[in-house]
Amino acid sequence: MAKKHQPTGDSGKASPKRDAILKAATRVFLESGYGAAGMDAIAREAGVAKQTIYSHFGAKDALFGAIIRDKCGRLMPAVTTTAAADKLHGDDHEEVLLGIAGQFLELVMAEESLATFRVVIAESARFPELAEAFYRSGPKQAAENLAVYLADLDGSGILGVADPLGSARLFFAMLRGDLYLRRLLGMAAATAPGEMEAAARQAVKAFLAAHAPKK
Amino acid sequence: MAKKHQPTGDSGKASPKRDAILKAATRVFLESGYGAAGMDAIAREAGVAKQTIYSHFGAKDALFGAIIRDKCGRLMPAVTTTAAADKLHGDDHEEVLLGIAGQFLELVMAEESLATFRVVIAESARFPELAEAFYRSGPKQAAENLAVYLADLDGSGILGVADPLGSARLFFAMLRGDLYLRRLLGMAAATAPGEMEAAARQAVKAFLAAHAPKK
DNA sequence: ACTAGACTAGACTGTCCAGTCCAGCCTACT
DNA sequence: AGTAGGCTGGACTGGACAGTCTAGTCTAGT
Repeated sequence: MAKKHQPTGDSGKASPKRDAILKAATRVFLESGYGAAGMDAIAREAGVAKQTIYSHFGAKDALFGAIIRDKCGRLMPAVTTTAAADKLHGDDHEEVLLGIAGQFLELVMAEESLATFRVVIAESARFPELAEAFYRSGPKQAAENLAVYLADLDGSGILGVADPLGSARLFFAMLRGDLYLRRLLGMAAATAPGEMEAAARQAVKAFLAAHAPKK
Repeated sequence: MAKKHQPTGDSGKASPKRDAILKAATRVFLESGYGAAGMDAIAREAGVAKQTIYSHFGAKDALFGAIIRDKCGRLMPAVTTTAAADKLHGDDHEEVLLGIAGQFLELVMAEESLATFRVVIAESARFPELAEAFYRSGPKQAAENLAVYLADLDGSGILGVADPLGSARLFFAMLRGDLYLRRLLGMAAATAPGEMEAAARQAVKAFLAAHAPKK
């Protein structure tokens, strides 16, 4: 028997209802947190019967896991790929680093990313696998990618980077500064456009000064 | 009528029962988060009747607020004051900065601080005042204190610090690196003793290189 | 026409929990 | 001795919520 419909019961990928549920669940979970989110609210928001959710995902925690994993896979490549792209046409290393910094800040300062991070942190005790998945697909990936570029700069004598991975991590840490903290805490709801650029500039400048090529 | 007992109803400060409740509530709230924490569990843990909690604090959110405010006032001065103390006997600025970095990491890497930060972030939407109180008594205070010292170093030509507050924020951002992220996400439960020291050393080294006195 | 399966609307169960109430105890001040 | 008030312990209320169940609709393949 040919199956035109998705076999709803299994962990199939695409289906309009399934997508609507995922979208609604994302909204509700990220807005209210895991505990405070209600399955009825998600069903209502998705325009779907509650039973349909349970047919697709089985249980609340499974749905939550699906949401978070989805976000991890969808959000993080942004930095990764643009970093790679920048590297290719990278003539001026300062310009490239500024570009990476800008992309990174644009990403992590977005309300969606912040909300994801908040809920992953909040539920890291209940869902350690999700926290780890987040770390691997996000910060770890980004640092490893940048490390390759930094090693390259070190090799060509443009910068002095003894520990590329360590320096890559430091670079991103410098970007997660005071502004990021305030955003994470829900203060500074709207970030003034210049503020992010200034943060990027400060970090890149300091980073370059700290990694001048050895004489 | 002379009152020997605390007037339990009002927001009085000290009382053995009140302290037991605060201590128990801290444990439960930080361990489970606001939503998952139960008043019965707190009462049991404190060895106190539930009614007693309500006599002292009135409601769950008020108790939560008291807990968090208490933690803010109790935890953060650590960096602030030791920074000030270090400044006084500060002969070698690198040594002083290393000391501050060490104290800071010791503080923010402690499971207690991490748990507080997690729950404040998680509830920042529901309790914006608490998030703000946390920021003011924590990161803001620490940065402002360090800024004074940095301005001093700039004045005496030891370092070149054009924007003391900005550089102070950058300094702490550098310390909240990959290790901190992993701890915040509940990975790296036990931090290897050398790791923190290495993080401090890396950050201070980079910071100094980036703030060499202008020729 | 028949059927299988996705979907719906809503009722329903069981559980958990904030907050209240009450009846009584224990302590200290008068 | 009397009494006021902090405290206890446990019952109770009301509401929220995860997950189940039922009865029925709609769609598409045969």
